[in-house]
Amino acid sequence: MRRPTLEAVAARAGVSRATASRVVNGQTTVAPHIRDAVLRAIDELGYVPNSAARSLVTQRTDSIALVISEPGTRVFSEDPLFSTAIRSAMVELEAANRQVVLMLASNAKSHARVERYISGGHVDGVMLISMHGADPLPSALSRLRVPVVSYGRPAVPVDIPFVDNDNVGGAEAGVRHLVESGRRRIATIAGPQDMIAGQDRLAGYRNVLRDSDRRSIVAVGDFTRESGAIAMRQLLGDDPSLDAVFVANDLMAVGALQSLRQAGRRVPDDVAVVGFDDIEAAKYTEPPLTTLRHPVVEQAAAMVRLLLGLFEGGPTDPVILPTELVIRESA
Amino acid sequence: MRRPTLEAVAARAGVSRATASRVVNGQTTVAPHIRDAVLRAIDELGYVPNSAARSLVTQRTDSIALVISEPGTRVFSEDPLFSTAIRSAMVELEAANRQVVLMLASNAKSHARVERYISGGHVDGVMLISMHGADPLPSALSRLRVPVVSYGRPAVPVDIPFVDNDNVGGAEAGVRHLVESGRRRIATIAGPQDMIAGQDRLAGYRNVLRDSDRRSIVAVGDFTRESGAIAMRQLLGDDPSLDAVFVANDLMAVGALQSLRQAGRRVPDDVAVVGFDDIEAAKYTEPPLTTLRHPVVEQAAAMVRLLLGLFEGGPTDPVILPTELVIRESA
DNA sequence: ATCTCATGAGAGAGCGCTCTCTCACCTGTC
DNA sequence: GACAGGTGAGAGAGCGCTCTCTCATGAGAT
Repeated sequence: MRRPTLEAVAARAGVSRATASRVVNGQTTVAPHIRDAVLRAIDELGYVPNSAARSLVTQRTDSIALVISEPGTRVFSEDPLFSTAIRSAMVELEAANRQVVLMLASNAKSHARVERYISGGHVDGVMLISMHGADPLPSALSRLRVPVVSYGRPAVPVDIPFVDNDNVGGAEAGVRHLVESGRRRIATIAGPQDMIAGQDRLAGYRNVLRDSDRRSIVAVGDFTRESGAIAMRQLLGDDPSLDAVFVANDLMAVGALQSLRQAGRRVPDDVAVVGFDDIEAAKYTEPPLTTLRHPVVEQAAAMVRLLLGLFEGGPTDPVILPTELVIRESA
Repeated sequence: MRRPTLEAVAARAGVSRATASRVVNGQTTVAPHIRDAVLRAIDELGYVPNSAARSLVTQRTDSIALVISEPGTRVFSEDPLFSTAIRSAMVELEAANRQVVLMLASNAKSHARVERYISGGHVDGVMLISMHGADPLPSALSRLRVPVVSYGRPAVPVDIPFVDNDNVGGAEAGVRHLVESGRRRIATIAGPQDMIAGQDRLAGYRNVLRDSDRRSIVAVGDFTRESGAIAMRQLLGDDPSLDAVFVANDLMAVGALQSLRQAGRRVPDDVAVVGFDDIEAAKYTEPPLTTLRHPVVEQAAAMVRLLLGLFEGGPTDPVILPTELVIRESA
């Protein structure tokens, strides 16, 4: 009833366990006819190596943890960037024959769980998606003796290699586009200020406004559609004469567009809108959204390569990827 | 340099390895002062049990595979139902102290990979999200000696317990709403006909039209926004006098709304639109979408409970969850 | 014909843990 | 005071595999 072991394969092929092991692991020091006999036995018995036994002796698991540290339930489910990044990372890891253990770290309890799991030697390395500054997990994990890389620059200074996109440069390009198209009163809906993407995109906005002698008008959201809608209403109340808004992500821009519609403002005639991320939905808003595209798939793949490189003592330099302005109809 | 073993803990506490093991596994047959000594040693050494060694002897891994069998790259990344279901399943599994190994099965090669992995005894059970009829994975996995449950009724008749929502009933309720509000020419944008959700929602549409003596007008999409936009244009060409459309999911409804806008049709005045799924974005379309809500979170949680129940020889009856019509402005 | 050396295969230890079996010791009973 | 019964702790096997060490064999050199 139990699954066949290497012992059984060896017995059937008439060789020792060691030789069977050599064949399974593709060593070349086995004579062809013996190799064939072993392969036949494997096939006949339906033998599959026991991973627990193997990693007990090899001290490696061929598994990678993908830890998503995000207190809000909303963002993970709703922001397609997460799933896109996860998918891309998985494809890349599968090509390297690694398994992916997905872990959510939403509160102190699950943080402890994750730490225990990671230090339990279940995985060879960790990919961390943690965006919030107050998150204790990055530093906690960096103390463990496990290779860790981060998707996005960690919000706290901690010695973890990371891959990020050029948030500041992207925001600058977006706001500059608004300036160059003649907009005078350019507001922004910023992301959460405990997140690097939130901070950096706001910094980019401020940089350009400062250089073009405009006053900054800021509302802060939390990267959800709903917060974008609320922030837009607030901005319209603060400064009814605004004629453009740079929104720190597309999800909030979707909410902002709805608020503008409800307030009777035409986009882009009355108010120009620029988003950030270029999610698929940006093509389907009314009007379609001008936004900044960044290479999520590439970023996730680069993160995987960074981690796999670490195993072989590769470089730990951060990787920064460029963004690109995609002009549609909203600005 | 190596992680401390149970042996080290036992030595430090001055007990045998067996006693240390008893403490670690919470057995009560250990005298309090000895138990304390062991716990202190564990703490001082930072001991964490080696999972490979443990599962080698216990023959269980406390891990569950979540297999997503989806050939298209798009749907996984874009449809928020996937991430919502995944998240919900994970929360439920973490509560049961199980790990989640995420696997993508997109082509024959990765199918083989998944099969090998599952039969390698890496996991105690499998949760399968496979929606396409031609998918060989459900029957392949059901042959392995591993408990398997499915998210959604498998498209091929195969003996796997599953949890699904009432697709037929939901579609009927949506179309009935259109009939009752006086619409005469009600079209549908159906989902892929090799998927159960696609088939059942179309069946629901047909049921109601038949009962109300209306002619059915059908275009078929693939559950993406883009296919919804294309299908809507096609429907308008086929029958310019249509005054309502039931769209088999919200993503396609988003695309359909864009095509209606481009064709100069007002929603709901000229054409009423009903979607399916009630994704978050449905609140932010122009106009907000009337749609059918089904309990994705609950469905995923039920799937987990079904699987965990299987381990204890629980029931294998399918679970069907109800849907609910959410009326907004599009119909 | 003897010796050297490369080559292929087996023996066996050991990875870290669980769990059964065994045994020592203590309490209570007649 | 002898014995039964119960309780707590240790000894040791074994889970399935890898990998080093050892050894047998045969080809080539002298």
